[in-house]
Amino acid sequence: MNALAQIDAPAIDVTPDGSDYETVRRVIEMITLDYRDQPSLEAIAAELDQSPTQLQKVFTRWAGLSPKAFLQAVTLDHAKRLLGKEGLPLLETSYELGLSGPGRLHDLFVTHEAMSPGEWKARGEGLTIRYGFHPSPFGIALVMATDRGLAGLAFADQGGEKPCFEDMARRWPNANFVEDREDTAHYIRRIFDRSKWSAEQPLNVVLIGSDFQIRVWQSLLKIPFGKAVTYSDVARDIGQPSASRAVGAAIGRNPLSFVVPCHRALGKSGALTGYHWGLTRKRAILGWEAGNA
DNA sequence: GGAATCATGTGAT
DNA sequence: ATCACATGATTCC
Repeated sequence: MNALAQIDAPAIDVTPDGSDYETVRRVIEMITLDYRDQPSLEAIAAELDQSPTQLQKVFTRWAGLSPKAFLQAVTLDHAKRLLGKEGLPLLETSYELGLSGPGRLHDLFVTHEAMSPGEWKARGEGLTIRYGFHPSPFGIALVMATDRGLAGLAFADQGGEKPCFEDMARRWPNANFVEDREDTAHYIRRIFDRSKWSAEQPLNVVLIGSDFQIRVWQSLLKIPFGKAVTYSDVARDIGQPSASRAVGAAIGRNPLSFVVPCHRALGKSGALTGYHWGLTRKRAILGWEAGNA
């Protein structure tokens, strides 16, 4: 492999400015918004000022699934299937199954270290966090990293960079933030390219959060690609079966969207109950995983 | 079926 | 202390 191929080998074929996701986002939004009178592909295309065939092509290239198949992939029915089959025993078994080394995870090769309680209480004091915005398959991504590894990954829609940054920065109010797109670009290339999730070069991640939050996030990391669990599954997995609601709150504060797969947590009914970066994005990620499993 | 209600653990104020 | 939650089970219409 030559150096050039290494630089631009995106896992997902996206337009450089991320406008593909913007198109996809609006399609998903339109379909799910008024699913009662399921708009036809023609109607959606007309709304977006595109030809149906063009739209179909863009969408399929992005998701690996036709719009129709995609929609089926994010229905209740399908979600239940994700939960059902190996859903329940999954969390218990994957410990022995996938955890060959300390902190090495099943499907995503991530080494994670948690901050000590003292460091957590300092709210980022003395920590330098480098950040940068980059186009991603799911909109504009905000990457935050310390020299110990990736600390945050957030999504924003076009124009929403500022509130997005503030939302993230609030989590570690005492940290020192420096913009460094060059450094963070290195992360973004690997995060969305599955071929770079390997045992040889695991992604280094720092979990900054309370003890309870970290236990919840670690549990999330055990969910394989394209599978899903319920909030109560996670509660059981961390040994506090009645804390499903607290688990929901902790998942909601996950600073590492996508890397820590909080999108794979669903309500018991299979319904997508919430997502910090918008339900549409949760659908998009879930559907994309369905098309790339 | 769905609205209302309750038990519940955690973290922020 | 009190409050808001990305829950889930139960109990009413």
